[in-house]
Amino acid sequence: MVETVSISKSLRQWTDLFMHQSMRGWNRFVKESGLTMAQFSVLMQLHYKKQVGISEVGERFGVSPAAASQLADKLVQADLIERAEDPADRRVKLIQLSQRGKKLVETGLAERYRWMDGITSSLDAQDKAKVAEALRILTEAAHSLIEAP
Amino acid sequence: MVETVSISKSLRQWTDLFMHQSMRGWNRFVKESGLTMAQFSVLMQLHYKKQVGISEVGERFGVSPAAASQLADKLVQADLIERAEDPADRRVKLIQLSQRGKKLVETGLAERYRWMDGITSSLDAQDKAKVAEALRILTEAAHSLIEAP
DNA sequence: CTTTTTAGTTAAGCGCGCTTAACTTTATGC
DNA sequence: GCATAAAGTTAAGCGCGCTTAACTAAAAAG
Repeated sequence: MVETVSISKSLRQWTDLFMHQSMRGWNRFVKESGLTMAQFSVLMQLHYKKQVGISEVGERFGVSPAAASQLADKLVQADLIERAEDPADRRVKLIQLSQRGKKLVETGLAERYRWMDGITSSLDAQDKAKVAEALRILTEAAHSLIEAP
Repeated sequence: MVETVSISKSLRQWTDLFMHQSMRGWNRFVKESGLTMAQFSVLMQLHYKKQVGISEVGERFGVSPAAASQLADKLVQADLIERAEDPADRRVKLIQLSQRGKKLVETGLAERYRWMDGITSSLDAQDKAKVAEALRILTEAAHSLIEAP
């Protein structure tokens, strides 16, 4: 055993620290936006999936379709999302981020990124290369695991 | 420029993927426990800080002392935390995790760790070493940044 | 020693999100 | 085509967490 610190332990330490720090900023940002966690989570879901139906939202958060519809209402009133009919099935109302919604999500992500950039920019070139490769390895491994459970 | 993928980008990709996956499991676990996010967050705060006063809880979540007190009540009734007088200042009621509280937090963390271990265990020895060192570098850099803003 | 400040609790009231139930509209089964 | 199912909306009602206000107990200030 050459490794003085096991990979499991180092990943846990990094994760604990990162989550602790990152969630603090995240909660603050969501609160400032005046939205509920659930509401903001819908915006994040739309950031990744572009368009989702109301039922999908409900299932994801374990609430009734009625609640999901009301949740969407709030976001439409705040001009953060838009409703659109699914041309393939006119019962389905697809929701998607509006311009304001996109901007809000990007601002939130930018805050998280700023903190991370502060860390990486404090490293020297050699460490940067090491870290970049290691993260690429981790990301790839995670992807394989998600796609082939 | 040797790096095909910049460190900023690789850190963002890993973080996006990790947060997406990890928060899904976390929300599920908190919901199953029957607790609010705020309530569970207090347990996490106690996991890291051992003992905190009621006012500290309120400040952290941006709620009134009254709300913090009521929040603590719920957790005491659920036998997840215990109240204790601060011997140095008897006005202060310190709260700390009970046995059940500790167990619940550890179970929650264990779920997150299990997913992470799944990733790391899929790597070969060489990649494990690379990743472990990179995460050590990152954690250290983050610590320096937090301690000396 | 008295006054003021601080930590926390309790009670009343309110806002808000979730649920159930009834309803509309569109799609599917036979 | 007609009946049934599915997606979403609307309304009424309820539970729950937060706030303000009044209060107790202990420490600090003077």
